[in-house]
Amino acid sequence: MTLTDLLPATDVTACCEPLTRESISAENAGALASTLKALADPTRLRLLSMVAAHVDGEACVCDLTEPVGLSQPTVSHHLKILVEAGFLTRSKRGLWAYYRLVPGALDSVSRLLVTI
Amino acid sequence: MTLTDLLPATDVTACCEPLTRESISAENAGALASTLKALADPTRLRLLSMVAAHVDGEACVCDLTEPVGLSQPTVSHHLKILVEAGFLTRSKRGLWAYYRLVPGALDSVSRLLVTI
DNA sequence: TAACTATATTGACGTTTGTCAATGTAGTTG
DNA sequence: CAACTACATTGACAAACGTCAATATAGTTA
Repeated sequence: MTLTDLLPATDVTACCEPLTRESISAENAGALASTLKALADPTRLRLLSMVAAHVDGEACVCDLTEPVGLSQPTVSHHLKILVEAGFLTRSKRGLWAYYRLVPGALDSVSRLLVTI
Repeated sequence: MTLTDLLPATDVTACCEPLTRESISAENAGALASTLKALADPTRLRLLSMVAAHVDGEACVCDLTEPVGLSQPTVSHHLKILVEAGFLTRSKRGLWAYYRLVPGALDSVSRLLVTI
């Protein structure tokens, strides 16, 4: 009689243990991953921070291009990604395009993260 | 005398307004982006969730491969990324490698996010 | 209308990423 | 020791990404 025969229960549960709750669905994981992907870039995090730090919580592309140290098309590209992900709004006034944080957007991602 | 001459102040502040506070540093943005990059993948979010949902908050690779629907090397690859990012710990016991959530890791990322 | 300005779009290019098949490694079992 | 098991590593490949130069667009000014 081997040790395995003596301890069948513990051996069975040594791998493939049951769940204590439901884990995140594949669809929700995909959606959250897309949202996080928009944030997972140093330039985009800086852009978000710079927009938030501006007076009136608003900034145009010309405010951001120089401090971020990248070309204007690249900055516009990143801003577009942030708008599409729901973190920024864009409103054009005259020649300028003003970007503004979407209130609560970062908070809701933040809250989602801890429920994983 | 043009309108621009009459309203120099408002014209100047139409673009390139000053900051109300410091924005995130390039180094901190890079570090946070690296951390978020580890999370910004649907498979890795599911793996984190599955590990957390297991009894004792612990799971081995064999627990995760089948439900996630990817090859074993791919799952090991994702788990390694999560360990290196500080979200999981790995402890080998016998033939199995057990992964466990790092307490507070998701919370601190979550908190960092709202201070951007 | 013509010149100018701020921003967006396109196309290209090198880099990074996610995945798998094949193979390597450490530990177990007979 | 030899066969087996769970997991990790390597190498390859297609897809996605970040960046820029060039160009297009929309709005302003003279």
